[in-house]
Amino acid sequence: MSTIPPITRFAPSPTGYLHIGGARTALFNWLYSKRFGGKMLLRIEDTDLERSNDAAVVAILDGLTWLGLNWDGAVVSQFERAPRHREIAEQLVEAGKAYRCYATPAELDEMREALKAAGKPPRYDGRWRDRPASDAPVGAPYSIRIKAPSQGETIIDDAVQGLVKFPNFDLDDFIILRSDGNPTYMLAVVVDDHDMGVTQIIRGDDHLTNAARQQIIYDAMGWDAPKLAHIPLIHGADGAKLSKRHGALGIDAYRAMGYLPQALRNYLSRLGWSHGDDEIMSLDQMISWFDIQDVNRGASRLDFAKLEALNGHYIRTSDDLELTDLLLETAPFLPSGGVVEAARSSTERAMLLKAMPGLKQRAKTLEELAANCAYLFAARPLLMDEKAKELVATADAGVIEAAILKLSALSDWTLETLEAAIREVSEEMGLKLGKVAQPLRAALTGRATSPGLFDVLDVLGRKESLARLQDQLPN
RNA sequence: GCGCCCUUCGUCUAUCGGUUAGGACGCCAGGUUUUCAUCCUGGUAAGAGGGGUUCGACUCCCCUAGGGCGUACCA
Repeated sequence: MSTIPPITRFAPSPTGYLHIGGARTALFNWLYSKRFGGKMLLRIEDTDLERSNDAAVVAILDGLTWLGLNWDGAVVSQFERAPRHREIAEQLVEAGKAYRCYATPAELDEMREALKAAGKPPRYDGRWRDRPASDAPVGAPYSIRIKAPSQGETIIDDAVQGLVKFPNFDLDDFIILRSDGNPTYMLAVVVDDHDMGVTQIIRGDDHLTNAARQQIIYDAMGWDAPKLAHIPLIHGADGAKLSKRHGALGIDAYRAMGYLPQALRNYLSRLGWSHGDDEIMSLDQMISWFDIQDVNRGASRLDFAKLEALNGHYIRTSDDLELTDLLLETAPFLPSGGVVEAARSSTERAMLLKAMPGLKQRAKTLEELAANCAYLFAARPLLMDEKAKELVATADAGVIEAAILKLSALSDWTLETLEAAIREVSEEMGLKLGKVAQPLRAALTGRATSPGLFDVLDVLGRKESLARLQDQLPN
């Protein structure tokens, strides 16, 4: 373990939104940098202008911020560093480590087809590798290719995957500078990581084979390569590659489903990494426990049930005031948010806060929490669902009337007096508490399930409670 | 096709040659309870297959099968 603080980086390409896999990669980089007192840099890999867009960059930044994964220093745009990349490419040509290739796209296609037809790997055949400069067609466009070794093997020492050997025979002279003068990803990554002083690369497993190609560039430049860690990918619930259908959604979508950032963080941290049997972890614990040695090699599957379980835990253990504020703040993004969003007056907010202890242990997501708030702000007469109607219709005769009578007589409207009053009703009528409570719950909330009855009465208040009960009286 | 990687309960994982293979989620059963939920208790369920190495393999090696990644003038 090095004693110098590590520099990690998260380097997404802005071709889509920050997806779940990218979020975890960022999380691991972030945890690692925090663990060892280093830094996590952020670089946007936008060398492919065709596929990059600004909205995606904003989404990535927002996603990271929401997850609480801050980066150090300014965001680096890879595209803006193109001149530097060109400089290195030319430098490699000067040094005889790279060369200009004048093969046309059509020519390359043809070459690949021919090799494929012959049952051989479709690799560049090195046709311009050793040709004298005098052969170059004047003024014709060219790309720059690295001179990859054709003998021996390139060895990658990966912190997660171990020692991985690639036969050089299989690595061809890949392009580092396109004919339009722009660098390819392979060159840009190496130059940027080097220039940015990155000491530890943590990225998806899908880059493992690229690591060998990048090593060739490091070797050609005589640079030391950063340490590597290729973390396993995340698959959908069916084990197949993550697609839209699975949840390869932007992080913003998880927010809109009502997940808490700390829940997502905790869940993501346990995908491919573990610290013994620990499941619920605070950020500080994660930081102090995280290490690359403990990262697994196999891909893992996304499991929404577990994510929900964690989310429910974090909702239940949230501070009532903070949760109320969060709910109000998140409401605009939630499908059921309208219920809460419409209730912004201070009295309504106070009601929400008062009801929160009962509400929060019944919700696995903020969306569910918002939906469960409906009874608080419902207009009279309440819209009753089927079960609620049934409960009121089949209630023992006189239960609601008796409750109204007893409740009206209360001088104090508190949890204690309310409970005592309802218990008296049940005793006086010779009914089990449930027989009294259920119809009342239905009348008060329009549903068969809700927070505790006394809570509901307390939060709704005397006037509203009695009015809702009156509404259900046959007349 | 070629190269590389991966493979423990349904899922996430623990185990770093010797365990009744542990935990969590889910599911099932029971308890608490005015409903639901929470909470508590218990249960269900795993080393892909085949060869080795070893006194002893989930653990080390090989093969097979399955899955994944890469093989672009994408990143």
